[in-house]
Amino acid sequence: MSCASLYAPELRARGFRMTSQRKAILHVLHHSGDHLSPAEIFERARREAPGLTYPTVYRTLEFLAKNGLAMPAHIVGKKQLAYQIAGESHHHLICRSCGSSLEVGLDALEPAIRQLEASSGYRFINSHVTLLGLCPKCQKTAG
Amino acid sequence: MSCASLYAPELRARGFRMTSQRKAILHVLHHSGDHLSPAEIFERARREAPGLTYPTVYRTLEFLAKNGLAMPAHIVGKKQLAYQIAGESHHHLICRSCGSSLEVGLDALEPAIRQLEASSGYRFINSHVTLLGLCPKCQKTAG
DNA sequence: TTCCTTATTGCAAATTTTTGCAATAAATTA
DNA sequence: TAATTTATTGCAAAAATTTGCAATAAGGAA
Ligand SMILES: [Mn+2]
Ligand SMILES: [Mn+2]
Ligand SMILES: [Zn+2]
Ligand SMILES: [Zn+2]
Repeated sequence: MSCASLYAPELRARGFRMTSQRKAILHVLHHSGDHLSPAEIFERARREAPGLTYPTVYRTLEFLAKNGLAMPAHIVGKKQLAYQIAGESHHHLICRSCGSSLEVGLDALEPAIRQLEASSGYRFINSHVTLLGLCPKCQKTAG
Repeated sequence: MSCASLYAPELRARGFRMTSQRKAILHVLHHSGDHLSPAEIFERARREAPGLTYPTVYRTLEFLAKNGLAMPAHIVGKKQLAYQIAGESHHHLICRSCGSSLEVGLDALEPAIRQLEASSGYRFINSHVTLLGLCPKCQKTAG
């Protein structure tokens, strides 16, 4: 619950408001740390924010992503777009054949991303890249 | 139309079938080259495959992605997941604030990706990375 | 060509996600 | 604290996406 006060100043500084619904959702994301689907987030967050509705969950997640507080990710296997609290950034390797996935640290892509920042002018903080490929097993099985 | 015969052997070799629906959808993706939404693909492909339905479009796009013939991508602004024919691979830079986007060549991330292949055992062909960040304009406006 | 096998499709219904708009409540000001 | 502004929410309905299952048709065998 108090973890929401961590994010409130940042939101207010940008002219946004810290509502009970946003507190609840941030609380869920913050303490889970994992990737959660909108449905999972709805179920957990409604405990703290009883009147919570689905439209609010979807709008809030999009809002948090747009403001860099949450990261959207496609997790193969789960059909739904999942969200995760921003913070310890990392990337995902997913096998497009069997769905097996691997999480890798920033280091792997960091140098290339820094270089992209320099050449493009864009800045990527907390980037959350998903690479689709073939795992070792599936490389042998087929192609 | 004849472009589908380009993909047929690959599918048959894996035990799949080349249907009129798949031909039509591959045709659309192949000749557009651009990212298309399921709705756009449905509208265009139904011209060649009259009885085409939405469930088939969705299932086919997922099928093509899984088999490396099409690449899914989240295009900011458009809410829907878009698909593009596999081939000339590239990456996307998207501003999470204003939605402006930039397409960059493989070179940018290529070295890092090759290194990831070596360390993880995964192989990434036709990778299609979307980096979410802040464009130069939006960096000044806020943060 | 005709006959099989079964991968793939269409249909109908369920589920998920988005949208418009009036009601609500967070933050600022007096 | 009370009043004011407007960002945000809930509700109801629309739109997009997924699913189960029986009917269809692609590809191989005879
Ligand atoms: Mn992640
Ligand atoms: Mn692309
Ligand atoms: Zn695999
Ligand atoms: Zn921007």
